[in-house]
Amino acid sequence: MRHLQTFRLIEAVAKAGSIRKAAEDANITASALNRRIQRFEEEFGFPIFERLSTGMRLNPAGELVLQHYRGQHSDLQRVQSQVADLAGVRRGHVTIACSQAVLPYFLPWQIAHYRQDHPGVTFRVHVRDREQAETDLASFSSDLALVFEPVHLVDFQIIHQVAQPVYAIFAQDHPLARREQVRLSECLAYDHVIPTPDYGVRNLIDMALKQRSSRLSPVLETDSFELIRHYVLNERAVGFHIAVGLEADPRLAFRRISERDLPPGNLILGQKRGRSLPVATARFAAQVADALEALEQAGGAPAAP
Amino acid sequence: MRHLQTFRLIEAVAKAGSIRKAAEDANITASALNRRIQRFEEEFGFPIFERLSTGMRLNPAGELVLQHYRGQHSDLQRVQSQVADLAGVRRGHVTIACSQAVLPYFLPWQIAHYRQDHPGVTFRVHVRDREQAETDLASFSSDLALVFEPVHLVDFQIIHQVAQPVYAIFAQDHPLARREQVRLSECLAYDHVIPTPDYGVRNLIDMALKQRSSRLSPVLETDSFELIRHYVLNERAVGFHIAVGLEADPRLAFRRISERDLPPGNLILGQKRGRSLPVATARFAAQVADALEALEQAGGAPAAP
DNA sequence: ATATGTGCTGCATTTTTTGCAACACCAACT
DNA sequence: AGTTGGTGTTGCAAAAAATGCAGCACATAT
Repeated sequence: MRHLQTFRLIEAVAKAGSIRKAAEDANITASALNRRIQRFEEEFGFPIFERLSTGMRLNPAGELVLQHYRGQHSDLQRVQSQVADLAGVRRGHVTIACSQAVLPYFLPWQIAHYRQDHPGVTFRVHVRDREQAETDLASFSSDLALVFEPVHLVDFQIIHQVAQPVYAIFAQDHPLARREQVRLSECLAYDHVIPTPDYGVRNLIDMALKQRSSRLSPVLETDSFELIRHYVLNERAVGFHIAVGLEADPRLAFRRISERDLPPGNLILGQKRGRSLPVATARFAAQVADALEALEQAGGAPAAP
Repeated sequence: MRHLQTFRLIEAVAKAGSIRKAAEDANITASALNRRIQRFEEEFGFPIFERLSTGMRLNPAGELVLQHYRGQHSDLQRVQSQVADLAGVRRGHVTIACSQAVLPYFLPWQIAHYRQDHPGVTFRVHVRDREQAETDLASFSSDLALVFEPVHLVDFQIIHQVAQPVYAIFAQDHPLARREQVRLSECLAYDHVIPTPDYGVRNLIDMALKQRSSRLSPVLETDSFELIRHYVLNERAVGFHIAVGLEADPRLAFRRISERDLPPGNLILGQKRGRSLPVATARFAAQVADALEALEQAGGAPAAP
């Protein structure tokens, strides 16, 4: 859509920090870009950049302008997809920011399933921690977020949420594997592997331990749940994971941690507050919400779909 | 803002019904306008007009596009006013769709009072019945609506509402003027003057009479409350009016109609749902809301501000 | 049939945008 | 102090885009 070109360029300048760099990226000359910005500022009535000797930086007015542009851009795409929909074309593009936990089984299955009915719809998935996911929504970088225990919740509108108990995971031959449910303190008595503090699971553990005597003494602290899952197969250690990312595996065992010790966290599907999503995105969100609902009915137990 | 020019032209064509007429209004040639539309449709990916042999008409896609444009336009103005605000300029423009009832005293006083503090802010007032007011909001023709008993309320977000009892009005020497409160049936026993069915007051009366034996037999039915107010001074007749538009007048008397007969209606200040208003508009709305609040405290009695 | 309206298009013209080169300025090195 | 490499900005000519004019093809109304 060409009438938003100027905004795109403004955004490029803001990101590049200088007209010349942005001009190079955009394959135009600095002078042309310069004049576009000047003309815009004149029309708009206020300067939107601070001129520093080292380059350009957006001033508060510019931030507002850019935010406006992002909203309009996304709204136009929504309109376009809506029109495509009523023209019977049924195409679109869905962008999701999500936690690692849903990567192995849940999300790929959801996407594949959706694409069975709507092969014209394409996807992009960004792995983000819960805080980044929210900024992604706010800046229109992602349309949907699927995260465990998000933080701020301003500008974050919950579409659906489901309680997710935390599981202890270990190799099948681990002593704890003979039990049906385990206590948190029992887990910590063994060598344990935990996520870094950015993550919801870790957060729940930290909260729980505040009122207890046990202390964390992890042998491994990581921001990769994949690493955690694989690590416990290699050493007699205990890891922590939420239900949704777990699946029957002959080598891996997982047991629910007693709710007395660790309350379930929430896996939340959300969008930017007040935004009306493109058709394809909204439908996909509805499907995921249904799937989460079904997960809840199943008692939050890990299972293949 | 020049990058919306094409949308403005599209809107003009939609309204005029033909390219040539719209072109004339816009002071360009039909060919230029024609090509702009073709180019837009190509970029957008779908035609937005139906070509009839008698001219052009928007198709559903076009309706969506136009609605997008209106939102975009108003949002840009909001941004502009917001920037002006943080630049300390404090200017803006407020558009209101309102019932006739608030025209004589309430609204002019509110506007004047607001402009005392913010002389840079200008206003436009559209007199609309309650249904038109809502379409005005939906099409961004008005920022605020101040109406008695609105109808649909979808896409209409209530900012503030206040109960408004209905009053019977007549000349000071009318027999009913000796009473403190009057019954609806008593009023109808005299010659009476009523608003047309589009209006909330009439609606309330109709509802009330559904379960009663009395019937309406108006000597005058009109869509002008001003006419009603003046008519009862000329003939011994009874009119109906809500509190907010009444003020002490040596010739005019008004008495509250018993609540048993006629429940109070609501005078509602509202905006388009989900829209974030420009600064000036939001502040003015807040002031009006306060005034309505004060009105409510005063017991809904008619009074000068 | 005629007359009048419609949208559309080829071509010349005008307007707008762009690229190039040079300038003025600033900060950090040499 | 001089040099170097970075910035934004501007005059002028070239390129690109939008516009106006005149005419076409078609449908409706008279």
